[in-house]
Amino acid sequence: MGSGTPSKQYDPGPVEERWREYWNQLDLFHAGQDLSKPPFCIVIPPPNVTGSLHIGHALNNTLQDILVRWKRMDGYDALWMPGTDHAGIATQNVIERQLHSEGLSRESLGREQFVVRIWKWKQEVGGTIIRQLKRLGASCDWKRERFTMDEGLSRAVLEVFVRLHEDGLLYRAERQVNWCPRCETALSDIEVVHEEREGKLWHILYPFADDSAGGLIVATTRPETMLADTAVAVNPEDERYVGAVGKTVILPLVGRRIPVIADSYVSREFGTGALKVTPGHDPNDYEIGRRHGLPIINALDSKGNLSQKFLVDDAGKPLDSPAARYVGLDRYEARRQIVEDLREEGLLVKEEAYRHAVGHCYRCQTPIEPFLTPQWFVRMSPLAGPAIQVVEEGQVQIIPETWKNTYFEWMRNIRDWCISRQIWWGHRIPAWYCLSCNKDRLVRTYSAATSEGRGSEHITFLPDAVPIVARQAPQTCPRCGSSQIEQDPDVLDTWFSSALWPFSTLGWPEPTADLKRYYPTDVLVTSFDILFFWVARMIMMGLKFMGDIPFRQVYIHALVRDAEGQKMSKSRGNVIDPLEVMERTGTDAFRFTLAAFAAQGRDILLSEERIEGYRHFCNKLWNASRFTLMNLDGEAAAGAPPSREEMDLAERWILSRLSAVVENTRQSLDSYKFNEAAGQLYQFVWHEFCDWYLEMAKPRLAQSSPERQTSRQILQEVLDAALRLLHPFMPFITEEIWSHMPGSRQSIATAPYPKASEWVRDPEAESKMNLIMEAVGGVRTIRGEIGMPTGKRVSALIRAKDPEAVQILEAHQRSIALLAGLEKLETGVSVQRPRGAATAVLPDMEVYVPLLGLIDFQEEKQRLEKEIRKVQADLEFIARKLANPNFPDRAPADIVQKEKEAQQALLDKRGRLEQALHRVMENLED
RNA sequence: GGGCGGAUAGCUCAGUUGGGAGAGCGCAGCCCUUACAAGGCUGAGGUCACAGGUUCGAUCCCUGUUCCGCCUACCA
Repeated sequence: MGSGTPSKQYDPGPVEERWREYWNQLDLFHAGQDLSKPPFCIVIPPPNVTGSLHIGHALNNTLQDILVRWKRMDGYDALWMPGTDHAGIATQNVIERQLHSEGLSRESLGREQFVVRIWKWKQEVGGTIIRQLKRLGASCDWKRERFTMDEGLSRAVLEVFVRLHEDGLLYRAERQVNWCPRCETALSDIEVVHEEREGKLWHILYPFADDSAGGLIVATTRPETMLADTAVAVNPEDERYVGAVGKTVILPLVGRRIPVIADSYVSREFGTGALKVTPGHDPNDYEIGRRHGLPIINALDSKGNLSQKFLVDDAGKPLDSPAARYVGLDRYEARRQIVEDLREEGLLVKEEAYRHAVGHCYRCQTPIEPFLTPQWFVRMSPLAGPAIQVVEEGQVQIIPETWKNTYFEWMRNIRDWCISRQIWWGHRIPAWYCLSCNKDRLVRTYSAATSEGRGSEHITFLPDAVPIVARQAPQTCPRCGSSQIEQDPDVLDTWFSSALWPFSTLGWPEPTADLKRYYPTDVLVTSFDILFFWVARMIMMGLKFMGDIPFRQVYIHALVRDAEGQKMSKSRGNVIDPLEVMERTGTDAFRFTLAAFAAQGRDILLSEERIEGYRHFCNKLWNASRFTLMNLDGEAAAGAPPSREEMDLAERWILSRLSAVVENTRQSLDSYKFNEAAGQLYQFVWHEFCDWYLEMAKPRLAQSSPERQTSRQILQEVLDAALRLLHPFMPFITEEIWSHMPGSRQSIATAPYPKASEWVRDPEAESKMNLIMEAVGGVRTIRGEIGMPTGKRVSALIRAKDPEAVQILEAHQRSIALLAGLEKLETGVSVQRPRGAATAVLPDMEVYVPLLGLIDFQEEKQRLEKEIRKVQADLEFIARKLANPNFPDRAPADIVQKEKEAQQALLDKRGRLEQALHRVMENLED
């Protein structure tokens, strides 16, 4: 910029490229280089290694970057710990899709090769999101980048698992868990997304087994599960069914005899009041089954297809049934077939539309199946207690506070966490089984050799198998000495490792210097949708294993939606691709937009047009800087800082405003009000610095001006401060401009963040300046309203309220004339309005612009009348208020005083407007 | 079913010790003014969702209603 002709338009592309490179080379964001500084630490919410940057990441990381850059400039040893997580199910799905397209499967590859393949893929593609974060300008400490499957983090996972087990907080048990038949794994409760769906409620007749006529009619939304029914239940208080309890019914299609039982769980109001009981496929039915000792039939296999296990009689003996034809069908195909068959047999009594919530896999949207399998669980309530307490007591502060309720609600009703996953990508559970000790507690299955791979043996350990949990694989069984030992095939929930992130990334379980220095971290920035998944679990694990909270504050930001308020999703096709936006409008404009919209407690509705406005802001800043640099002409404005006496009004004013905006910005950032901070800076740069200060500085900057040097100093000082204030929001453009500022050093990223005390608040300058702005505004309004060409010079007269105002106006005649486009200005307390002039009535003055022959006085008359009406309305309102005897009695004195003054001012204004109107009438009469 | 949030200019949104509401975009008018037309100046545009209550005074606090989001939940 310093050499050649700088472009009038800011071109972000090459600039961003260059600075990214530069920051990287300088290691500017590497923490721990100066231990004398106080530490400040944020850990990134690790994005999925499979992921690519979406708008939510962009917001989340922009806000973190603002905080980190701010703190770094403000003298902290700022560590922003980056990394990714291995996203077990999601990543496995990606690779499986790849294999599928190659005509392969993970089974044909085998576990070991499959995992090798994922690692290879991770090395090649897994860096995408990290590159994109760098593109966004994220000032992470990239040298410290971690991955949840790293050796170190894996050690942390192992250690935590073993210790939890030692402390009795882990157990393995057979429970009905949420099962995704597509991913073929268990999920935790919060990984199930409930969605309302249009379904059907089918009423089915189960005939009595004895010869008596009729039977019971049950209602169900899932007729295919009837194959696994082991009872029909009614409410014990239900008079309709008193005779039925104890009887037996014949399960249609299957032919199994099942009992009618009484259980108070059954609602008399719902459906027919009779409930088919399927302990194998419904959590409530499972409980009923336990209460009544009912057999449990698992009619589905892990893929959601019908197995043959339902072909049993009431004694559990194989049953020869026509229902055998359903074996092998997919659960929905089976449903369709069964409904059809029931209808044919005349057992389908009714079919009605019914809307109900269905659980879906959050990874693949497949409807969840309640599925009875042995799984590992973490006992949560002992961990939840302390985690609730630290939030209650404010050791961990949740911002905005409203999310505390959500947190408490979940934590107080927390259920045990199913952490085992039946997939291959992830941390293998450190539990082993002795094949000899458990020989009666395992099931061996064999898959046949196929064209695509060898056959293999699969061993499933039954719920009562005895595990050996250890940090290292045992060579022999500690009980029987056998070396026939097999590791648990399951891996851990990805969130299990994420829960350790704030300390595992810092080196735990080793007592590292980083851990000592940066833990607890200062703030976690995230969105509410992972409050349970991640935030709550980090607090629990931090307290358990570090004995301390993982972070002092949690800032929960909004969710980004599209302009219609819809959640952005690929299927809706309404995603805004942040990379595309950055490409087109520049990263800084995009970041500034996100910050400006990040008001607390509300979602962000983003559309691309809104980013445009902030692109313009970048350009404005660019051009103001161009102007400044042109005037500095490559040399630092030398000399001692100008004294107050050397400065003119505009200079004192802009420094006073700067001091105010610094203070406000800091306050806003301190309380995570990013939108306020962005708004204040925008207002300051555009509407104070550019609109007023720069315009008033122009004459003083002229080559011939004796004040030129002072002006240059102030100009440089203010722009420099503004750039530093803006840097956390707009790192690239500020770095670019700053680098061209005379005397700038290494990088603006390490320049000090401005402090309000560096400049003085100058109320006198501010109030005098307001007078100037009032005068200029008055002339401009008249010009604007009568549509006078901007270039046309006119003269103006100002009658000021008091001599002091006259003095100020006269002292700044030159500025006023320049800004208002005047060739002549006359000021005084008793200036008379010339004939044929338009009038602006202002609080401290009246402005007259003689326009004889230029103005339609009829219009001027209407304008004045309109304003009188406005003033009149205000006066009536205020008069009513003052007329209320209670008002002066009960309202605070200063408020009453203020109202009285306002009334006086309005009366005064009305009088002056009426006079102006009166004179216009005279013109009309001429 | 339970809980949380929202309703303010044409659009998107700000607005805390309660004292007659602001911004950006859009719109209209005038201007290529030597940093910037991605610009400058000016203007129009509001029953602060509705109904009550508290108060001298309510966009703001309380209650209810309507509409819209979201979270959560084992009546099939």
